[in-house]
Order: sequence, then structure tokens, then C-alpha cells
Amino acid sequence: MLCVTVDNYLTDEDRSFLASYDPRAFPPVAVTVDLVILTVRDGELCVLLIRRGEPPQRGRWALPGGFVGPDETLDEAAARELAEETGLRAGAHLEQLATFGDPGRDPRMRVVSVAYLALVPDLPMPIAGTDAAEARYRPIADIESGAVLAFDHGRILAEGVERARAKLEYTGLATTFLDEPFTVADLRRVYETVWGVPLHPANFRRKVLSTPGFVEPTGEKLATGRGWAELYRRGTTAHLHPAIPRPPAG
Amino acid sequence: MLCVTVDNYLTDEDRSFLASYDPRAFPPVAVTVDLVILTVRDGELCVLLIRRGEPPQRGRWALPGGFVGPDETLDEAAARELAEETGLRAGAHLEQLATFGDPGRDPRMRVVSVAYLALVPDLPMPIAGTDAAEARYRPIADIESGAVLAFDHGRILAEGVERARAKLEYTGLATTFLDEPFTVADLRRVYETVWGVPLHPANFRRKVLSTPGFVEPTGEKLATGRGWAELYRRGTTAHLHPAIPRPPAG
DNA sequence: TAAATAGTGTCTATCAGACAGTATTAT
DNA sequence: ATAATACTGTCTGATAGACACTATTTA
Repeated sequence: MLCVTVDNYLTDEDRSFLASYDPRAFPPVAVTVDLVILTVRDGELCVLLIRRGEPPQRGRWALPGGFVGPDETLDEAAARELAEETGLRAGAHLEQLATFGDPGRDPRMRVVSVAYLALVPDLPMPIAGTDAAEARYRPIADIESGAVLAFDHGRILAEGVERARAKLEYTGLATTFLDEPFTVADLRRVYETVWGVPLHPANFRRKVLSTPGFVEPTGEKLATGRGWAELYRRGTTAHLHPAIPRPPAG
Repeated sequence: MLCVTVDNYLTDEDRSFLASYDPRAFPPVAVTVDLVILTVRDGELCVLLIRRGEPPQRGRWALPGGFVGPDETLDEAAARELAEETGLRAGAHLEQLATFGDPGRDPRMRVVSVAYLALVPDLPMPIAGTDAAEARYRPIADIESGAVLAFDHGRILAEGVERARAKLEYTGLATTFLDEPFTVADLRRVYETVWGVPLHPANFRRKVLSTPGFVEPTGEKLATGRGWAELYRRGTTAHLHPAIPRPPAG
């Protein structure tokens, strides 16, 4: 294997050691990335699921994912999978979530899966890949109330949803769920949908607009709906000071 | 490979598919766990490092770690490594940090490393393993100011330290750095050491004691030092309400 | 007119941060 | 006596949460 990245760190001793090193002496392990792609549509928090078109567990709903290529970083593999499934290349938020590697979580072999979390705006339609019979955004509520996902994907999804809920509190990531421009009420509905609690409109507005860098006014106003509403774009601040406090129970 | 865990999920189709499945068709990848073991000693935040006794990068300081066994979960492998290096079996905090898998991060082969973060009290002495010439707790400040670690361990350490700093704010984990019983001043010194900022003793005391479940009084008093100080044990609450706010810069 | 929504202003309880001050012990 | 530390009490400014109120548009 060619490893130019750290080649300049190698000593002569390293080089002679590597010449006699056999990577195939280790038990076979596969490394994959699985994606928790969340979006908000029609007042519901939804996740992109694919129905498996190949065994094992053909016909069952699963998170999209795939093998990490030999020359890819983990982040690159996740970005490639996200683009393949949604068509999105930029504008979405993508971060590593956690890694799942219990023996027996996949019946084929030892599979260590690095899970990623993506937050995307409401998109036209997902793209069904070669190994997927069908791809669809499905409400979280449906999965939480019974529907069983393939492998340990239910647990991965639960961690992704919890991470997303927590991150809305102290980052400006809620705006990545929205197309620009948006109103303060649109942003509030994102929080209400993801957290599952109603928020006080007046207090929410005051907090959002008093947090520097959260949203930028476009100066335009939207006349649709009742009355009129000012329009905003995403701000530049990743970390919110102060945070948007999450109500205790939900 | 025997995979009983999800065996009852297998359909007849799955079983016939698996009979013709060859795990060795994939490029060889090794999965390891690396540990960021942090402690507070002599007013400094320290990390357990080993000096590599085998190539590659023999003689360079690195995080302790090792291969994940074929029948181990990732958490089990991390707990085993922690016990091997420190002798600790319980009482320490251990959580998954992030996964690092850039091609070329290890010159031997493609190595995907699942990093774990451990917070431990001040311990007698670390144990040098078979592949380590030496094991020592070294101050974070020494590494941040120049000392280069093996592979990408500098980046892993930086993420671990940042996670630890963030977690002190909203969890009761600071107490895992201390032997019981401890005083409020001991706990304050942990925060001051990890965050690198002085905290107001009076305000710190008020916040800690008004946060239910953070610390439990033993009823005893310690007469050493000037005056006397009340002694406490770790509380049961993992999540702090309200949080211990971290001062902005520093 | 009634209902729904965008936006403004105000009141109150709480908390962070700063500081004054007391009690106790080592030097 | 002086310095250092543990601990208590008080004051101020900021903010979360609740509510009242106006303006505007649709049904």
C-alpha cells in the first residue's frame, strides 16, 4: 500500500520493518460509513431511509451507507455517500456521530461502521442507489413507534436524533434545515419540530435576533400568510452566545 | 465467523447468501482503539503516554492503544486497554471520542482507530505494556508546546482535551479526577487546572452546592491546611442543572 | 367581525459575577 | 501581627419566561 502522507516520518528502521510486514495476517474487518440524514418537512422531523434491495435483510428499511474506499478519508466517504443519495454537494452540514462495531451487528462479517449525521433542507426526492430498492424520507415518529430498522440502525438513528436536538441548543445549525431566505417563524417551527415542544414566539424572536451572527436580515419582507414577515439568511456564527435554551421535558 | 447476536434476524435467503460470501475479498483494514487518558496531578492536566518500543516510530511518544479482538465490542476493547495501562477496572469515566481513519495515518496498513476518552484520578504509576518501552503521565502543556506525538495522536489528544473541557461545563465528570473524599476547593482546582483559568472561590462554592446531585456531603471536616474544610463524595447526577459556566477566554 | 400571525414593550424571578466581611490557623 | 484559606452574605446587571398590546391580513 502506498502511504505518502507520513512517509517523511519513516526512519530506516521503519522501512526495513515494513518490508517484512503482512497486513493480511489480521482477521478480516470491513469499514463502512452509515448516514443519518435528517430534514424537516411538513412539520415533521424526517430521516432518509432506503429499503434494502440485496440480502441480508432484503426488504427492511436501513440507513444509507457504504464501504470506505481504499484511498478515501472517512469524511470523504461520508460526503460521497451523501451526494449519491441526495444530490447535495455543499450547503448541508455533515459531522461524525459515533462508531458502531459490535461483533455480530452484521451477519456477513465483522463490520465497523462510522456513523455520520447530516442536516439538509427539504429536498425534492432522494435517489435510490444500486443496492436500494427504494429511498424515502420517513418521519422519526413512525420509526420510534415500532418500525424496526435493519442491523443496529435503530440505535444509530436514536443517537443521531439526540445529537441534532442537543446541537440546536448551542449552534446555529437549525438554519441548515431551511432554504434561504426564511422568516423567524420558519426558524421557530424548525426548533418546535425537532424538539417536539411549542416555543413562545415573542421570546424566541427576541433571543434569535439578539444573538449576533445567528441570522442576517435581507431587508426584504414576505407578504404571504397573515401580515408580513421580515426575511433572513443564515448567519456566520457556528457557536451561539447565548444559547437557545431547550425546555426541560418534551 | 460466528455471529449469534443477530442470527435470529436471518431469513432463509440471508443464509444462502452468506454461504457464498467471501469476507477476504475486501482490502485489508485493521481496527484499533486509542486512549486519551487524562488526569490532574500537581496542578497540571496530564495525559498518559507510552514511548513506543517497536517500529514504526520507535522511541516516539504515543497514546496507548491496541487492536480490537475478534469477539470484543469497541467499548470492551477500550476498557481492557485502560485496565492494562492503569490497573483501573471501575471508577473511571470512559467514553467514545471519535474515529480516525485517514489513509496513510499509519505506515503499516490502513488502520481505523476508534479513540476513547478516559478521566481518572491521580494514580500511583502507569504500567508499561509489552510494546511500550516506558509509560508516563505528561503535562498537556508540554505536548501543546512542541512535542510531536507518533502518527496523528496529537490531533486525537487535542480533540480529547477539548471534549473534556466542554464536558466539565454541563456534567459532573470533574469529580472523576478526584479521590474521595474531597473538598470544594479540590474540585475548584480541578476546574481551574483543566480550563486554565482562575475561578472565583465564593461563587464556585455557591454554584456547586446549589446544584442538586453534584456532590454529597460526608458530614466530616478536614482540619489540614488553614482553617477547616467540609468533605464531599461524588453525587449521582450526570447532567448538571444549571451548568458550571466556563469563562470566555483563557 | 373574528381568528391568526408578526412584531413591540414590560414585568418578575433567577442567576452570574463581583465584593465585603468573619472565622480560623500557620508562620 | 500577618497572610492565607474556608465560608457567608449582599449587591448589580443580564436574561429567561410570561404576558399584554398593536398592526395586518384572511376567512
